[in-house]
This record gives sequence, structure tokens and C-alpha cells, in this order.
Amino acid sequence: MQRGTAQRRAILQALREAPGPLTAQELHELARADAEGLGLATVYRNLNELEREGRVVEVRLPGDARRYEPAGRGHHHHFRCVRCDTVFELELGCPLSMLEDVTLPGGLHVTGHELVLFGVCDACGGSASATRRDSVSGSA
Amino acid sequence: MQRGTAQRRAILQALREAPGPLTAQELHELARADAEGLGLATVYRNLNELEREGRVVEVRLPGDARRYEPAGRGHHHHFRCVRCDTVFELELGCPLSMLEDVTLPGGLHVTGHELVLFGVCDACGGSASATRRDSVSGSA
DNA sequence: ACCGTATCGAGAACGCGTTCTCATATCGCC
DNA sequence: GGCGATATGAGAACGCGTTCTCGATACGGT
Repeated sequence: MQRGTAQRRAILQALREAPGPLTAQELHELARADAEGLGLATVYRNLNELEREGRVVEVRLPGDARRYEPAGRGHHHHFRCVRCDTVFELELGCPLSMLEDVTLPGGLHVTGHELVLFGVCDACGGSASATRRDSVSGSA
Repeated sequence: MQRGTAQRRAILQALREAPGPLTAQELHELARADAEGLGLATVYRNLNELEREGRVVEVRLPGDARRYEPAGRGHHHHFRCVRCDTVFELELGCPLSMLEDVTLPGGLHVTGHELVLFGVCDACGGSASATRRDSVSGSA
């Protein structure tokens, strides 16, 4: 019956503050900062629960475990840094709105799409800066 | 060193004839038609070998096992039927050439992308989970 | 045709993400 | 504050894709 536990709050908090969707593992590490001793099973349990409640949505990227982000952020895509594997949510408008409800040659009826950009994030130094940010540090 | 076995030929043949990239499992079933008794381990072994030789390339789609397609087909994307899970290779030109080598706000330097379209293929018709109907309900 | 060796098939084993189990801790209503 | 119900943590267990093991098979140079 849906209780307000410190763990659940920490999990939602971490999801909201993240630059993009997180895996259960990442969430486990991040939310530990607020909920000491947080167990991985608890993370999974809460993610499933929150998804059923419609408060978070699952995001699947190629060759990667399930990721989750807060629900209600509308249509958008993601960027994955090939160095640190961090996934970022993109704010850009989607350049593929023409793919909403079309039928391609061959009878393929398109109803949705998924776009992922790959590259190097700022922290990993796109070309010059070697700024090294710890994506999993406990800085509140 | 590289022998010409019936199994290997059957595997390459199946990959060439497929409408899109195949998983090891799919390949196992398809190539069995030409190579009776083909083992799954053999499929994996050959895929890895063929990839090292540069004759096939790996394709990763969200929430799915590794897929493979013949190398040298140039830049293209894929379509996955949400009913039968078949993956098709798209012939369309890529509408995202502007994403070749740009830096997005936030310092995200884009070097590549991956686009997957979802929908219903011709064989599966377009009628069941319908929020919209496309009349192609035909035989199935 | 022969022989040495790469390949094969079947099944065990592995890796890893995810779920289950169960005893313990916690929440929140009375 | 007490109590029953729910959530938690640790680790075992699971599912599934992939790789390894090993005795048997078959390719291909001679």
C-alpha cells in the first residue's frame, strides 16, 4: 500500500536530478548517497512499482540494460557518451516528426521511432578540455 | 585457418537473403534449412569469425540481442515490427546527415547516431492494437 | 585415399541483469 | 506507543544470450 520510505524518496530524487535515464545499477550508487545501505533489490522493486504507477518510464538503448527516467517529459531522444557511457536527455526538438504515422515502401507502417546519438560528452573532453567529472560522486 | 564448410555457407546465405539483421537464434533456425543439424554454438562461432574478417557487422537494437547483417551495405537504419519482432533493413536515405559531426549545447559532441523505426510490417497487417486503422486487415 | 587439423554438435558453464526468498526493520493508523 | 502490514537488505536463484569443453566429424593439401 504505497509507503513513503526514505529509499523511495532517494530513488525518485536521483532520477530527477540525473542528466538522463539511469540503469538500476547507476541508481543504486547514486541513491545510496541519500539512503545509506540501499539495496539493489529495493531499487528494482521501486522502479517496477513506480513504472506501474506511471511515475517513471523505461528507456531502452541499444546494447544496454533498462534505463528509467521521470515520466511526463514528452517526446525526446538521448545521447550516449562513448567514453563514460553516461546517457543524456536531449532537449532538442525531434527532427523526425514526419515519421509519425506513415507507410513505407514494402508495407511497413511506422508508428514510432527511437533515435540515439553517440559521441563524447563535455566532461570527457570532446576535443580539448580534460575536465574530469565524477558522475557518481556524493556531492549533494 | 578458414575452411569452407557447409555450415558456414548456409549461415552466410541466410544472412544475405534475410530482410534485415538476424540474431544468432534466428540464424540458427533459418540456416538449418541448408545445413541440417546445425548447432547453435557453430552459429556463434561463425558469426564471431565472420565479424573479425569484416564480412558481417553487428547491429544492436534497443532491448534486443545482437544481430548481424552482411558488411558493406552502407549507412542505413532499421524497422522493427512490434508484432512479429522481425527487423527490416531500410533503403531510405538517412534524414539525419546533419548529425555527422556537430556539437550540441552542453558540449555533447556527436559522432554518430542510430535510428530505429517501430511499427507493423506488411505481413502482420495493420489492424489489432489499433489507435488508428489502415484498412490493410486482409488475411491477417 | 590419407592424415593432420580446423570445425562441428551437444551440453555444460558463464556473465549479467533481474527477480525471489525470508528474516528484519519501518511505516502509519489506532 | 503499540501493532499489523508493507518495505527493506543480503544473497540465492533465475533467464537468457553467449562462450567454453571435448569427443567426433569432415575439409583439403598431398
